[in-house]
Amino acid sequence: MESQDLRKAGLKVTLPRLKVLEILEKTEQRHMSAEDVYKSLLEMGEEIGLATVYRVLTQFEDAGLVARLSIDGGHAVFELEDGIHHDHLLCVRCNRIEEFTDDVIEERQRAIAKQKGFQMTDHALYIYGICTECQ
Amino acid sequence: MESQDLRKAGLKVTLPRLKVLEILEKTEQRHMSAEDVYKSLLEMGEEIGLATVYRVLTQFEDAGLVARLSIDGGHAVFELEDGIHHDHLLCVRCNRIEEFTDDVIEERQRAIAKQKGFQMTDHALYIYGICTECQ
DNA sequence: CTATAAATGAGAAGGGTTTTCATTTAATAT
DNA sequence: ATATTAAATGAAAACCCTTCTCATTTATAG
Repeated sequence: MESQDLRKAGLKVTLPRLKVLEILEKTEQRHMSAEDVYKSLLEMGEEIGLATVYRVLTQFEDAGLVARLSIDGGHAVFELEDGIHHDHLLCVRCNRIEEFTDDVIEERQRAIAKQKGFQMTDHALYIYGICTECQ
Repeated sequence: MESQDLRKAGLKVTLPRLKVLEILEKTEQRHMSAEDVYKSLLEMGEEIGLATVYRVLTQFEDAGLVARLSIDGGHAVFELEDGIHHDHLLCVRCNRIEEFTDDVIEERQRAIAKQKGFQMTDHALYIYGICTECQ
């Protein structure tokens, strides 16, 4: 019951928000741009404006329900937040996105931030390459 | 003599290109946006169009003379390519950018790409935080 | 059930970047 | 040196993704 999540975040339970959540949960892409979400909504017959999709996704991000990936200066993609930090591998040919976690890298990052006197707030690691299918 | 570098890259030696190179070499910022470069040109009395600055920076990137950092969905910044791979720490308050290299992380990245069957072409690691000055 | 603050849709506006196209310039051949 | 030609430039328009504006609608608290 995700209405609870919305209320907890101080957000009214509205149809656009429920539908966006539903799409993020049902998609097998896992990583969707605002445009992707918007099109999926249209496909399921929901006439929700693109501006609303952007607003809702940003609110979800603030609420910790989704994570935003800012890929290489291009458009952002969103993924449902599962609480487990992970980084990304991106196929430069087909745009497939794969996830991974690596404790060694996480640890090194903390050490580097500390050494440089930075209070780390976040980090992002993208490995670009050509995936198995595309080679 | 950087005219050689331009010719080697198949680029004509023109005043805009020489001036942009000069600015990137002289700046103590090291990381400059296209707008930064454009403004520096104006300050030194060179009336070079912003579109040209973008074009030149992109050509320099293709030629391997500069590297482009795509920071968090915002604007791009450019740095003179020194051949030594490094990653970046970014202060979320003052936008200061610091560099670091870490062989352990480099090695782990290669291992992960291999394990996932990716032919790695590039990678980007950004650590966001609050720098010493801003804490 | 009413009041009210929040959410929505549509379109305009925004920021950074790229494109278009006419003009200028560097490099090449004469 | 000069003419030729392909490349580079400037200015403005176009672009893409995203955010804002504002009038209208809707969820929630009283």
